[in-house]
Amino acid sequence: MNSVTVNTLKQYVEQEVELKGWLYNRRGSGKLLFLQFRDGTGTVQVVLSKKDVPEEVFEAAKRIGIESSIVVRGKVSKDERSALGVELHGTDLRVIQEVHDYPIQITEDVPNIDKLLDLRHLWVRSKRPHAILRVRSEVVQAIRDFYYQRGFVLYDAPIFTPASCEGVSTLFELPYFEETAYLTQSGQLYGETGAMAFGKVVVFGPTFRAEKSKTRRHLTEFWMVEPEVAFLELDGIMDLAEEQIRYVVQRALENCKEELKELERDTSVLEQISKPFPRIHYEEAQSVLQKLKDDFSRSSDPELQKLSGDILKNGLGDDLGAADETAIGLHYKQCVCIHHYPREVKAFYMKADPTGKYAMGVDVIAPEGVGEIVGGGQREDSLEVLEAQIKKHNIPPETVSWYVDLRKYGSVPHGGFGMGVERCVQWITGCTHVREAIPFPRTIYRLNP
RNA sequence: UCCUCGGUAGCUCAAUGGUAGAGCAUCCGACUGUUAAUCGGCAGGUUGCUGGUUCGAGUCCAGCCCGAGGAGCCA
Repeated sequence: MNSVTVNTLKQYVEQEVELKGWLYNRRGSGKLLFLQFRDGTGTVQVVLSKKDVPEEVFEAAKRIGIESSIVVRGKVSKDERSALGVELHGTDLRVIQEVHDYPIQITEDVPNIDKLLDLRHLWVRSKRPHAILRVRSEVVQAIRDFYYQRGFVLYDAPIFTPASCEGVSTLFELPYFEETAYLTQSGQLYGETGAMAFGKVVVFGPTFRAEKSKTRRHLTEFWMVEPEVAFLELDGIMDLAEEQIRYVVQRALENCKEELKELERDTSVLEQISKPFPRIHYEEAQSVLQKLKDDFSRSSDPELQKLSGDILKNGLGDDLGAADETAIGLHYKQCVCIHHYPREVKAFYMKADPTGKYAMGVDVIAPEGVGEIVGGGQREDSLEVLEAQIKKHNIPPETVSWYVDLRKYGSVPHGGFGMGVERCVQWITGCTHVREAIPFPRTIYRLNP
């Protein structure tokens, strides 16, 4: 008897097989039972006829509740009525554990996300989280393949870090023997050391932000991929980000068809990814946004009118707001690179453009309300300018002396970016909450399970 | 930190200031082709907490607790 998995069942038509897994749902009648069986690789319908199995097996199958663990045997047969194309005509069923009070209903879904997140350790068995987390797995593998194929060296940055470079307010602090440590909020500065050592490196790991954000787009713990490359300037950084996003989305479209179908994801926007990303200078973005603000204010759609009111709220010389990103996404229906943000609003390590007014940074805005999925740019490579910036941002010089060393010993133009894995998965799957894009989300009010 | 909304059965939600109710799930039963099966039945409640107004509060008022969405900040 072959012990097989649901995803390979089609290879065993007309053969006797054994499946090990759990009861997902059951419909039935007095003499015929339809068991929806899942084993992690998929679900299949097991048809159990009273005349084909011993009396006690049929009675057990009638009695057991959702998520009872079972081993079933039977003959695989083609059936057009099944979504899988095959079903199993059961000849035997063995109950490993009988369950009667599984706390999640098959009909339960996203509206009561807080309840379901309390049960996340069980909810991951359900179809929707299952599909989203499989897409995440594919996205992560695609990211690793992309950089490996291009000769990047995987370069892990530490999670415990000493005093912050970008202000302590958004860092998690913890005792570290006789001193204080912080959980990393970016591996970038360490990535730069790797770029000078290996040329092309990629940092990939969890990052932590103690921001008190309560939105669909924020987690306190999330995974970030951060490539960093020596001799790469702003245009090249945008090329890299664009290629990487395109590769990841195409891998998901190719290898996660079933999952995206299960999620009822309209993939038409994702398919636009093959076109070049518009690249817009901050000043141009301002005029585009002004035009969108005017257009939306004349719209008959109340949503757009409301959005119009929030566009360009921050004013010239300031960062773009959430409404601005939403409007850009609506307008282009594609990922958009916005570069040359005002230097004042960006971090100390960003390289200034020749005017001194703008930073040679770039954000990639994903459409459909997900917002910024990538932030990065060219780093300041001049020792004098960097030291001036450190002073200007009131950063204690001793905390960044190792970083400044990189500008003393063979400084070159270089740069990179960071992409949030969960936001990328959120966009690809179309899930409303970024919390659904990671097995166990951490937010300001959630540490369990 | 600020703004808005919410908290009633396991879940989703009703209930002019006047006997707390329905659907789904659980449990019991019927059904030989069901696709979130269907049908019948039983059971299920400290209405988030504390206080107040009232003959009477799930409902009105005050404070608190918890949650959601958003702003800011960010990926």
